[in-house]
Amino acid sequence: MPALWTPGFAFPDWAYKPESSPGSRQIQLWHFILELLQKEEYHDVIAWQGDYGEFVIKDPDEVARLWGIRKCKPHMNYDKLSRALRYYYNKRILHKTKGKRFTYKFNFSKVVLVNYPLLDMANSSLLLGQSAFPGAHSHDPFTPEALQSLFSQTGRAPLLDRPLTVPDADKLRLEAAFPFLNSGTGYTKPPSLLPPYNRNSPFPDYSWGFNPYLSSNFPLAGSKLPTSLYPPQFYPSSLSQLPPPVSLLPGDSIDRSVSLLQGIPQRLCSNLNPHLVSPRGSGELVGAPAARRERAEPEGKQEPESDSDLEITDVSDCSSEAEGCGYSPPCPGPALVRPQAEAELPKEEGKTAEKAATVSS
DNA sequence: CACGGAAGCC
DNA sequence: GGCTTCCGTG
Repeated sequence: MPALWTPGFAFPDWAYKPESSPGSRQIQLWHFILELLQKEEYHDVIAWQGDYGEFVIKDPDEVARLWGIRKCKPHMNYDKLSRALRYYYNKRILHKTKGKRFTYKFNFSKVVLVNYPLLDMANSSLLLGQSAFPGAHSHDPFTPEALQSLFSQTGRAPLLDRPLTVPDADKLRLEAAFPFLNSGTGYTKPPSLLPPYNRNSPFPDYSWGFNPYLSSNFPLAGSKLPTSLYPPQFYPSSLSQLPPPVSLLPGDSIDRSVSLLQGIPQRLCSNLNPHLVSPRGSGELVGAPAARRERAEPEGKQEPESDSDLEITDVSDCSSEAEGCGYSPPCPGPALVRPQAEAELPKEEGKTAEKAATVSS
């Protein structure tokens, strides 16, 4: 929903479910899946394939690894991840494509309605065009262009100034929405959002410092949030040039947006892309070198029998209340606010710091 | 591999 | 509530 009234977000933040679990800012698995699906960089790992809304996990171990990194769960594996996916069956967010290995299918109408009720309202102006999504039907109303206009930086949310009544048929058409934004033959992805992915650096550079993972809590231009919470690098550069957010919505919608703004997380561990975290005290928020470094193993610190999880081997404090999950760099917590994170590391973080030091030297 | 119960965590 | 962990079953 914020995407509709924050023109600064080129990246549609449909990986969020703003109105649910107000206290829980943790990214959910299906958000994450959707996110991977959106990135061409991960096409060898997970991709849309086959039927409408269907996707295949091409590399279950890798998906599990990425998920584990995101959740600071170093022992995540496909068995556990798939259990979580199975819980989505009853929630009707996902279902299994029987007979096809590692293949699941989104129930997009559920996903859309849960996340973007306003899309329902908006969609009446998006009734032309052809699907670019493989497997979609040709009468699908959502062109990549139309959808992009929904989330575009230049679009002035033209969709919201109209009265809103939504025929069910239109709602159903929304099922087409997400795939367009993700992939598909005709879709040209938004510029400069997603740098190349490689497995040695699972968290790509967000050159402008914007972390899409955080977008639901992303402060708006002109908002009254303390700037100390979000250093300038945190904002898309274009944002500063944009007009302040408009009050597009009547009544409760505004209330909702306000409440969203009040939900700025204190601990960002699970929400924050670790890549954004300053490599311990450097003061810079985003470090491409740090990211590259993450899996570039120096000498001697490799876990004896572990071949693939340098950064997630020694995370004894992963579940502790101390900020950080043991990754290198560790998850930030309050450290994000204060650049001198290194000085803030608790003693218990010794191991982590040690490792990080090793890795970074 | 896929499923789902059960318990536990946060 | 949303997983994570573990596990027995098919």
